This record gives sequence, C-alpha cells and structure tokens, in this order.
Amino acid sequence: MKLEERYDFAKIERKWQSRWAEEDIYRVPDESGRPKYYCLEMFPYPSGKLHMGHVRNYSIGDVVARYLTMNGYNVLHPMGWDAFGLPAENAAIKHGNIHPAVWTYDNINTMRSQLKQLGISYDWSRELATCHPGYYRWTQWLFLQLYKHGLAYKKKAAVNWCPSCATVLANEQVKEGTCERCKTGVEKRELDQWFFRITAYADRLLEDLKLLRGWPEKVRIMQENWIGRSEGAEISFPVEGSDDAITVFTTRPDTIFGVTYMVLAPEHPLVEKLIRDKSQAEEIRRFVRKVRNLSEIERTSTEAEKIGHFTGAYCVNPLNGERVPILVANYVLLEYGTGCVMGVPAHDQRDFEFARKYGLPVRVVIQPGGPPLDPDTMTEAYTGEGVMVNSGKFNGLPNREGIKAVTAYCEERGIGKGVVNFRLRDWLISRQRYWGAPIPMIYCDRCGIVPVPEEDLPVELPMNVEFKPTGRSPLAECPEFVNTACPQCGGAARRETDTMDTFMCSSFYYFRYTSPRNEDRVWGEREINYWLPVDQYIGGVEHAILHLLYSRFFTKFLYDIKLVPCEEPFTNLLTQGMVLKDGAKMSKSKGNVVSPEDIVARYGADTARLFILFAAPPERDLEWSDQGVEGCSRFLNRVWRLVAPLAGKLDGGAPPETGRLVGVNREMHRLTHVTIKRVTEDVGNRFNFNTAVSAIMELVNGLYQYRDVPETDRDPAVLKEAVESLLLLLAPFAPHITEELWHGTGHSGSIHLQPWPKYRPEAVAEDEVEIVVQVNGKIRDRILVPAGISPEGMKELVISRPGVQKMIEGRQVVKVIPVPGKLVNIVVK
RNA sequence: GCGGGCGUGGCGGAACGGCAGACGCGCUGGACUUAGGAUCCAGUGGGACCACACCCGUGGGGGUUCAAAUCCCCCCGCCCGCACCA
Repeated sequence: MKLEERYDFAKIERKWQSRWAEEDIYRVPDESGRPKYYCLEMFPYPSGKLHMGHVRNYSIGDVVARYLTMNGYNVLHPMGWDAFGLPAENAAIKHGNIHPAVWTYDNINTMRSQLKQLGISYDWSRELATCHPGYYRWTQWLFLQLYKHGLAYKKKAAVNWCPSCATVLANEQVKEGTCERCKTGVEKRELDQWFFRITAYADRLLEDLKLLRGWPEKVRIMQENWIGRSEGAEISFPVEGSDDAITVFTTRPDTIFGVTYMVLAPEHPLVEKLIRDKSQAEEIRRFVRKVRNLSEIERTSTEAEKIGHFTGAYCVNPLNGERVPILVANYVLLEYGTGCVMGVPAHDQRDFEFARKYGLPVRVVIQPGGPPLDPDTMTEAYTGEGVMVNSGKFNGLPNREGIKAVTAYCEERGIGKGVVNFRLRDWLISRQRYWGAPIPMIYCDRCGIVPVPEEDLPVELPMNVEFKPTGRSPLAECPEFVNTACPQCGGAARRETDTMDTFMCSSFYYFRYTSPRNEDRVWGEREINYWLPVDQYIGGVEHAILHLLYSRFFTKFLYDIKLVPCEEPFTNLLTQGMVLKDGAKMSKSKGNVVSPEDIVARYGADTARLFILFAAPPERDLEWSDQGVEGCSRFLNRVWRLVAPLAGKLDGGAPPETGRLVGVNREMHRLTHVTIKRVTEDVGNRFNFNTAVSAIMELVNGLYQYRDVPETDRDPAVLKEAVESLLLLLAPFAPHITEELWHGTGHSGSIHLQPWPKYRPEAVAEDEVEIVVQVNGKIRDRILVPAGISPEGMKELVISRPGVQKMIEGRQVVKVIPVPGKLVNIVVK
C-alpha cells in the first residue's frame, strides 16, 4: 500500500472507521479461550452533542480496552444511552411540536456518529437505550422483583419537591437544599410515593466498601459518610400526665444524667398533642408553620439561628426521675433518628449554645482529668472522654463503659435499647414526569395495589400525550393509559401514572450489555457469569454517591436473588477529572466551551484523543490548551513524516539479536525496548497515559536521530523493530494513523488485533551506567561505572578518583553509602 | 465546622526517600527558504560568570534521614465533597 506524503487525517480516519465497521473487528464473543475483561465507561445522557468531558471519558476507556485486547484479553467494551430524563421532556414543553422520543433519538444518532468519528472501539452490536421498550421492559421487571421481595413500597411522606422540574427528588438529588439538576430550592410536600428499601442494605453497602480496593479512597469515604452509620441507644422519656413517651436517639447515653431539656422537631407528630391545652399553643403553631414554610436551604443551614419554644409540657428522665421541660426547635430534624433530641448542654456543642441562649441549666456529668468543669464558666461543651459524675449509681465509671452500662440498664428496665442509626434514607423513585419508565402498578378499588403481571410487560409509554409542566404526570392526563383492567378481578382499574427515577435505569445497564437483545430473560445466565463483574469502570466523580451507590444496591439485591454472580459490580473505578478552560469548567454561560466537533474537524480524532490523554493524568483536572492540541497534531505529523517514507523499505527480516548490536544500533535497539517497558508499565499498571505518551515522543525523537546516521551504519532490523514498536505502542492512543501506517509499512490485518510488544530485559540493560558522586549529600561529580558493579566496587571506584580525593582531602570520612546504579554518598567531617 | 485532595520553571506537567524540572507548549538562536506562522537542529529554573567551578531553588516554618518535592508536625493558600445527623 502506498502512503501519501501528507498526513491527511480526515481521509484516513474516514477510511478506517468504515473498514473497521465493515470487518466488524470490535465485536466481542461471549466466550473465548482468552481471559475476559469488562471495560466500561459510564454511558451518557443523550443531551445533544458530545462535550469534552465525554471525549475524555471515552478516550481513556478506549486506551484501556485496546491495550487489554492487544494483551490477549477478550474485552467487552460496550456503549449505550441513559436516555430517559427531564431535558427531553423540557424540550417538548418548550418547543411544543417535538416529542421527547424524537428529540432523544435524534441526539442519540448525533452522538453515536460523533463517537464513531472518534474511533472508539465499541462493540456497537450491544448498543442499548434505556428509553427503548425492549430495555425498559426489564426496568419494570426489576421493579416487580423488588416489589415481590418487599423492597419496593409506597408511603406517604414529606418529600423533596423541585418546583422547577415539577417533580419529586431523591435525597441524593438534593444538594445544599437545592435541586441537583436545576439548582432551584426544593420544597417539602406530603405525597404518596414509591420507595426502594435501600436502607435494608445499609450495613452491607457500608461493610463491603472495604472490599473495593480498586476504588479511589475519596469515593469510598463519600459513600461511607452518606450511609452515615452511628451506634447509640433509643431511650424513652414518659410524658408527664399522659401515656405518651418521647423516644430519643442518642450516641451518648452516658450523658443522660446531664439532660436539662428535651427538644422535638417542629414537624414531630407529638407536638400538637403536647400543646393542645397549653397557653402557648398558638405561639408554637405559628412557629411550626413558619419553619415548615422555609425552603430546605434556610431550614437546614448551619448559619441559621437556633430558635426554640417551650411547649409547656414536661417529661421525666427515666434514669433519675427528674422533670424535664419539652421544647420545639428548628435545629432538630424529623428525618433523623426519632426526630427528638435530649438536650445535654454540658457535653454537646449545639445544646450548649442553645442552652446559653435561652438560659437553660447546664449540668456537668462527664468530668475529664485536671481541673473540674464549672457549668457557670464553661465557654463550650466538653465532648471528650472522662469519668461519669452526678450520675447516681454510674458515678466513677469511665464514660466509654458508661455508654454500654447505661444502655444495658435501659434494656433491663425496658425503657430503651441499643440501636444503630443510618443517615441513608430509602430511595424515592417516583417521578411525576412522562419521559421515564412507567411504574408497573395498577390500582383497583376492589383488590388494592396490584402489580402488572410480568407477561404483560412492558407497560408502554403512550405517544399521544400533552406536555405541560403541571406537576401531575402527563400520563395522568391520558385516559387511554390510565384506564385499564385489574389483572386480578378484571374490573375497571387505574394505572400508576408516575414514572421511575432514571437512576433506576442506570443501575443495571452494565448487566444488560451482556445480553442486550435477549427477549426472554433480563440476561443470560452464561453471559452474566462470564462477564461480570466489570473489571474497570470509568466516569466522572459526580456519580460518587448517586449512581454508584444505587448500582451497588441493585447488585446486592440481584446477587441475593441469584441473578448475578457478584456482590459488587465494579472491581476497579477510575474517576476522571474535569476538563477546564481558563481554569473553569466549560459552560455555555461562561462562554469557554471548546467543541469536540470543531477540534476533530480541524485536527482529527487522533490528535484530539492524544492531547486529552497527554495533557494531564486521568484523575486530575485537565486544562484545555489550543497550543497543546497544536503540539499533539505536530507530533502525529512528525510520526507520519518519519514512517511514511519508509513504506516498502522496512525489510529487516527477523528482529535483531541484542547481543550482536553495537553503537548507534545498540542504542536505538535499547531505546525501543526501554520505551516498550515504560509504556507497558504506564498504561498497564498505573493508567498514567500522559507519561506513556511522552515516552513514545522520546522514541520518535530518538528515531529522528537514528534516521540521520548514514544508511550504511544502520541495521535494517533495528529500524524495522523500532518503527513497528512505535506504531504498536501508539495504536491505543491514535488508532487511525497507526492503522494506516501499519498497512503502509507492509502489514496486513488490523494493528489493533496485533499482540502488544514485549520488551527484552537484556535489551534494556546497559553496559555502563552514570552514577552521581555526592559529598555530604551534595552532587560533586558524575562517573561511568560498569552496570553490574557491586556496592563495594562502587565505593572503591569512587574513592580512588583523583577528583574525589581532592574533595575529601584533609577531612575525615565518616561513612560511604553506595546506592547501586544510582549514586555514592560520601559523608565527611 | 467535618472529611478528602492539591500547591514544583512563563504554562500543562515529570520525578520506587537517591541527578528536581522528563515530555509537550511558549520563548531565544541557527539551518533551509522568495517567504515561513511549515520543517529540521540547538538552547531555555533563578543568580553569578568570558567560561568553569560555584550559590539558591518544589507555598511558609520546623523535624526525621547519609540523602526529602516525596516521610512526620505546625502554618498559609486554592479546589472538591458533606454540612444542625443528636
């Protein structure tokens, strides 16, 4: 094959993309003699066009997939679309005449062709879209499995409502009191909604984080904090003059003798009962109403002043029989623990501030060593260790033991028990929107809530609906959808009109890739057992909690019902950094967006990929640089100019024998093998693509030098080996140019199906190495020593040098430290 | 407030506790050219110097070590996550 003089990236990329597709070289079989490897990148939401974050994500994944393929693995590398979601519906509302399905599939078509233009090695035969009935049928089926196992349930609760998105949100989708998607402040609404009982898995989700050695610590810690396990006790305080009791959750039962007041969350159901016949009833109702009307941001802000009101009611401390006033205060959250807190001002900083503000008594019950605490002069709560005091029969007990002793005492007396509390809440999955998978449930006046029979799935979305941001699901306005027959009694019944949170769809897509076209089962047993778990998952850290926690939950559930072979879905996780421009995240509002389309059109996909991999290590943020792109483009042109003229001239025969090479040929041969070693280690062990690329650049620089030595002095076998290695090493990064040059230099068969080059240790070894001579840690000289020299030999060689003798003349040599292959440090006095 | 991360040339970034600044960008000079914003070659942390030797340098301050960008302690700055969790 003849090669053109000029590197015409556009022509080359087009040509190979269609050849690869025709020859179907990226299709992967579900069984193989080779070991399997599942390389997965987070599938995108089809928002319109690819952005640089996508290009980075998929370029990283592609290097991993191609590298492992060349290393003999049977690599599953699929792609699909997280295709349900609000933007599609919002586009329909805004433009009126475009259906979310049309909008979504248009975007998918655009983005698929962009991915193909980037030359990513996906097995497109496995492509899936979560909005396709062939997919969401299984989303619904999995809902039914959860329901069957008591993990999907409906309950009325105060839920997060985003007025802008006109739907409810899961806790995980609320950030700082605002909607994660649109930043609108969320409100609380009392609604009857579907939940998944993720809390049933809280302990395992926490415990198994320990197994995830291949995950960034940061993500594990984030999940750990989100799950928020805390051990403590629930203790009941009987309400004076009533049969009611207030149960508090506390992590410090050892401080119970220091309780000087009790606080209920304003929304606590007991409040109304307590104040009914009290004079302050109206005042408190006003307060409760006010707190309720606050936005979540104001309600939960740490800045907000702590405000409390006395209810007029009292309860009794079950440990010492003391009368304790009951208050209502804005800083107590109904959702956490029991919605009530015992106030121990001496030993809790919030309680302390609150008590000082309202002049509530402070009683010390934990005494540290040193001067005793004085409740009147304390300026902050004492939260450390100490010995129990003012605590009746527990006096003198170290507080650590006190925690257990008080808990045990309460259990014996039937007034309390040790409990474990989690911050994790159940996952709210109902959405009052159209463009999602319908929840497969039917309401029958006679039979109640009835699941749609599995054989009736999918419950398909009707196409003819009105899109209006009403806050009711558009499905509710669609009688053909709503009205149905009860599967049990056959009578008239209504369908559930809420759809599922799209995070449900993305919680199992990586399983479905193993059997994307299976219409009989959610996936094949053989396929799932072969491919799972995912060996390497790659995506943005923004999914550290939401998607990754839900997916772990799903996997555990599916493991329990024996549908998947693993308890954790993703063995290794790489969270890539953001792509920045001028130090800030690219965004339309900032006007600093660089479009992948433009870059690919101007420089080609190979250049775009190479730059993005070269500019920074993958987990770090990447600063976009047009000049850096220029540099990568220059490099590929340099590769072209080096290799293209060699077309038809690379006839070195078998690889050279290391032992017989000398001079420039030995050096070139050595550089080749050093580079193979470096790139192999950088890509294979560390995912340091940036340093791998620089190693390849050094090889090219070396080849330019080598090219300039007289042809008679060059060994054709060395040149051939160097050029072929260069192309093979560069292939995962720049798949098109390397494929073209590979064929141009006389090879048939795709470069991407070649074995990865192996370095020869004997070729990497040097005869002589330069070592550094230090005197008292400062570099004073450099000398060449034989490579295999012993530490003793190094010492002698260095000391005997005249220059070194001069430097240490008249001083006493205290110690000589030889570091093989590196340096000798002479310590003198 | 709590948790995590990061501070290295003009810039992006390299450096198993062992030669700081690989590689790339930018800049400077040269070659080739009608021309070069193409290409090739060379130089490029700061100071000092004809040049060499040399001195100073990884946010700041201490420490461990023969040896610290790297390990430990304190401080400063920036970024991210969580945020009244009882």
